[in-house]
Amino acid sequence: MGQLCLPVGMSQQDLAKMDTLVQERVRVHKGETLYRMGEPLNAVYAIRFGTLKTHVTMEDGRTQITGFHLPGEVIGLDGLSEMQHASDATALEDAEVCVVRYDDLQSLSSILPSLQGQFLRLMSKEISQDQVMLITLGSMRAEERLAAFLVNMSERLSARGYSSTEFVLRMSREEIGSYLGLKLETVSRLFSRFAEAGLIQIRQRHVKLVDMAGIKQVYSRSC
Amino acid sequence: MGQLCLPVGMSQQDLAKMDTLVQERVRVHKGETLYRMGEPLNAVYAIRFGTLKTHVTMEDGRTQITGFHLPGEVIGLDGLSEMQHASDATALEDAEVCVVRYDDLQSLSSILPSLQGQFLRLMSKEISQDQVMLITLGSMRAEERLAAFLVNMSERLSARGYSSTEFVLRMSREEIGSYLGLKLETVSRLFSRFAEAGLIQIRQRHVKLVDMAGIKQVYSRSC
DNA sequence: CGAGCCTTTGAGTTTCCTCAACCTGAGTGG
DNA sequence: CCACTCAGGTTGAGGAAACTCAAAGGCTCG
Repeated sequence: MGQLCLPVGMSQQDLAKMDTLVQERVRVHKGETLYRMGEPLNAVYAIRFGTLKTHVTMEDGRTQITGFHLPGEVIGLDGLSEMQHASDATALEDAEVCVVRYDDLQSLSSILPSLQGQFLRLMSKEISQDQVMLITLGSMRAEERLAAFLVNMSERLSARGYSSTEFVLRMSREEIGSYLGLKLETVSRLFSRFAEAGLIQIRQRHVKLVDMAGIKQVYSRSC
Repeated sequence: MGQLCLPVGMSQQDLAKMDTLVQERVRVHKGETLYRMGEPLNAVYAIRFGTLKTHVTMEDGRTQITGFHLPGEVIGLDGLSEMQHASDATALEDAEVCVVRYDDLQSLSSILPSLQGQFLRLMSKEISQDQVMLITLGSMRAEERLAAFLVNMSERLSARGYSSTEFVLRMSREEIGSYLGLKLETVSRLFSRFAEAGLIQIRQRHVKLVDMAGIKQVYSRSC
């Protein structure tokens, strides 16, 4: 379970101690929220199974999806600085998470130095990933963004033991669009165009990456 | 100096111990880089004075600025997960940074628990800020992005004791554009338009925010 | 089996980009 | 001291990319 709930790189004993951290689990049904922006942060969450999205809503109602999160990933870290959640987390399908209480985290990390390091690394990784998204949103064109998205999903899924070439998107076109800074129609059109070009096969949310090299070319070639 | 180099919230003794961390300082002249992407990470850096930019260059040569960094901010945190820098850091003007060696950080944080917390909070804050940029790039229009940028700069500068309404931009139009996902001409046009609308005065890189409420309206009104 | 949501596709519009010319100010050498 | 140079900035015209609006088709779930 340690494997599922926090990344590897810890000793067996450490893992045992870790398990005291994550006794509590919570199920989140599709469409339900795990936490909401502004709520006091009591814990962070490691996903056991299922897919979640994190998103922020602006005053005027526009919303932006800040991430899609797969099993093994930890969410809620963005709220640690203010001790309140900085985004909403909603399940895209039925999911289960391990609850890592902040108090336990505090007390345990003094007797378990590697834990703090683990968290530093986790957070640093999230910063890097966010910065990759900044590049994507800031300097890529629509088709490059979508290609990058597909490759990213592929890599993350394969790292978790799923097929890297064939998978089910758990999110709608609109959610993909929000994540990529595009409108849902644009996403739909691009999927169609990719399929027409023989790069992918797509039927509803089921995707098959046919020509991975071709997909990567979409965003690695300069214009 | 503790004030300048790491955020407050620590006891006097802690600050004293802290100072052992930051004995070393480095000057970076305008245009020079403090670190480059891919270099092994030996330290993170707290800015004492000057402005730096962090940026990433893609294989095809396109570059994206991921942040502008003012005195008091800590940079290099994005490299902690892989222990190598995830971006370049370049001085926009002559600057000086405190060097916080990773080894010292490790050894000191075991005897100084509040330090780890400090860093967790720093990193969490960076995640939140990156996510604000994701919203900006993903769901705002050009003029909204620029207005948000001006307000952000204003707030950060005033938090550091500078004027909130009148300041000098240390970066070029092109750099602002890269940061905001716009072309330099678009940035220039928008500055002109803002000035024409009486929201700001701008002369080269010297900006004066005349109608702060009006500027905020630019990005808070739904269309 | 029907309702509602998601998706696809088309047509027209808007926004921002590209290309190009010109301007400005700071630094340089005659 | 002044003309020159060059990087950075402004402004205009035209075009491309993505958005908006609209309509129709397909899934899913009760």
